Amino acid sequence: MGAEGHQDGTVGKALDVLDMVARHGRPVRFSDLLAQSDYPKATLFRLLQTLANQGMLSLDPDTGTYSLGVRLVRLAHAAWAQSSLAPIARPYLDDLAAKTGETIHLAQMDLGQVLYVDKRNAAKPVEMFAQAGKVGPAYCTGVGKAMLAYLPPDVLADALARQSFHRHTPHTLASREALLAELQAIRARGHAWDQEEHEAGIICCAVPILSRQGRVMGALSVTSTTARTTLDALGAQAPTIKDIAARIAAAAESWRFPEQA
Amino acid sequence: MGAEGHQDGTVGKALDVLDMVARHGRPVRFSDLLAQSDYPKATLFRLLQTLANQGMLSLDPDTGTYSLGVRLVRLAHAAWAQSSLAPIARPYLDDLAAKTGETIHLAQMDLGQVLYVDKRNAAKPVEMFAQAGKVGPAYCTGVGKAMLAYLPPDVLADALARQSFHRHTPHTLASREALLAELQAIRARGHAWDQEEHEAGIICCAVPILSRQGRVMGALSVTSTTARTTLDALGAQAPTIKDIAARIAAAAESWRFPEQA
DNA sequence: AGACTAAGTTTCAAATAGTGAAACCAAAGG
DNA sequence: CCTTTGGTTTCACTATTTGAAACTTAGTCT
Repeated sequence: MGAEGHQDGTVGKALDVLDMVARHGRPVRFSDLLAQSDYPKATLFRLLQTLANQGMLSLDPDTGTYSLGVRLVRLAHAAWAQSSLAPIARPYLDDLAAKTGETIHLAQMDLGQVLYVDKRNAAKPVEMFAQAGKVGPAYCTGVGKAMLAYLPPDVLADALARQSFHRHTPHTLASREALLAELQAIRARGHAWDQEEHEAGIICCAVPILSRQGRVMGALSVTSTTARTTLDALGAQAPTIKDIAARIAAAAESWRFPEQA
Repeated sequence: MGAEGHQDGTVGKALDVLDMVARHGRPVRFSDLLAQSDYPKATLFRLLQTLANQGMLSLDPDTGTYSLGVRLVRLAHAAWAQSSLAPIARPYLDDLAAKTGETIHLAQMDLGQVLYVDKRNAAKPVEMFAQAGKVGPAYCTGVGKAMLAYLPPDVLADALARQSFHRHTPHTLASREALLAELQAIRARGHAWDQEEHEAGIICCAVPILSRQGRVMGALSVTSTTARTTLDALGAQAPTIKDIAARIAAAAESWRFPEQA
């Protein structure tokens, strides 16, 4: 099942193949990929060859398997440093982590899904690549809902169309309608909850990071467990979280116009 | 100056453009890119549009600037986790860092350049994305030379052709001949030195990570400063480093054949 | 051995997708 | 109001991509 929506030309196909390899999570054979895609043999072959030539994939000559190439890692370094809020937000996350003592997530929107770009773990030390870069669903996470709530109508529609609405827990908002109502509530309240909607026992309070023009840049959340705290206690932190989010937004915006000479 | 060697079709061009944006390190205008590339206006425009559609670039509607997209971060997460030695090597690096108390680098080869995929800093805590993903020259770094020394002839030739041989310090091996002689010595010795060849005051001892079949998988190094230690003292660590490198290789190989049922 | 089969690679005419000069549009600037 | 600069669209031309089918290996079975 190819399952891709938009598909502009050869480049789109090539990137689709890249994703396919990424999804596998381990070196894949040509035939495995062939079975999953509905590209004809020759086409897929050439696509893989091109990507390998370009260093986006690497072909292990011994086993004949493809894996993601190192060029991606190099690009990602740049991507993370420039496109994401992470490097700007870093000191603020440290600050928030210190203040709350809880797990902090910084996320951005990626094609209707939540992409975690940085994290502070209450217990463990920072594990960047291993943690950041992960994706999760939007409709049932605090950061996801916080961002959805402030998306412009057309983008929201696109994002909603991509949600699976799988019922992870009894509390999951598993329909478009329920979610829309909740988004309304979030806008009224100014922050989003995750009331064990994704994982049992996990709760969080999330706020969007908005540009001056109201564009959604990302979201910030403080996560904890029902064993350790309550929604109300988390809610008490909301003003602090909002404040940090505002500061991150401000820092990001001022950083965007560094030229004046 | 486009400066790209191989260029297979549209995909190659698109990736070239991606690199271009990455190289800039900050959001770029269409016209800036146009000035640097020798693609015609319309072509570049369509390329950018496609990449943006695909989420590989993001176009800030307010400022009209392109930056690397979040999809890259997602891909990179997978790339780092699957294609690089880093996740496998992690515990071994921790071990080596503890034993030596010095800075540790784990690197792989990327188109003739050294790509650092993980690092342990003597002083600071782990800063993954910020440090890993960086690239450096091969001909004047310990890890670079360690890998070059064990490359098969054809790959070596390609890699050598990509070296700039810029004289960073008085000790830099700034010619193909000098480097080839050194590679010979490295093979005889079993490990590579960096005798302040890249940066004054910085020395290191590096060993290659080789597969059972002798394929170069990466390199591992212990770095220090002339102020703190000497080459000889570092050399005393060589057996330890080699041992760790061997263990990483073994771990990587056993991981590659997880199927047996 | 010889005869199958599976996996990967190459060919080649047809068709599609990419190209880029030039025209166009919009917003600044004089 | 006219011009410039920066960005987007057109459209005839062409190069690139396409994919069915033929071809190679390298195993496997008898």
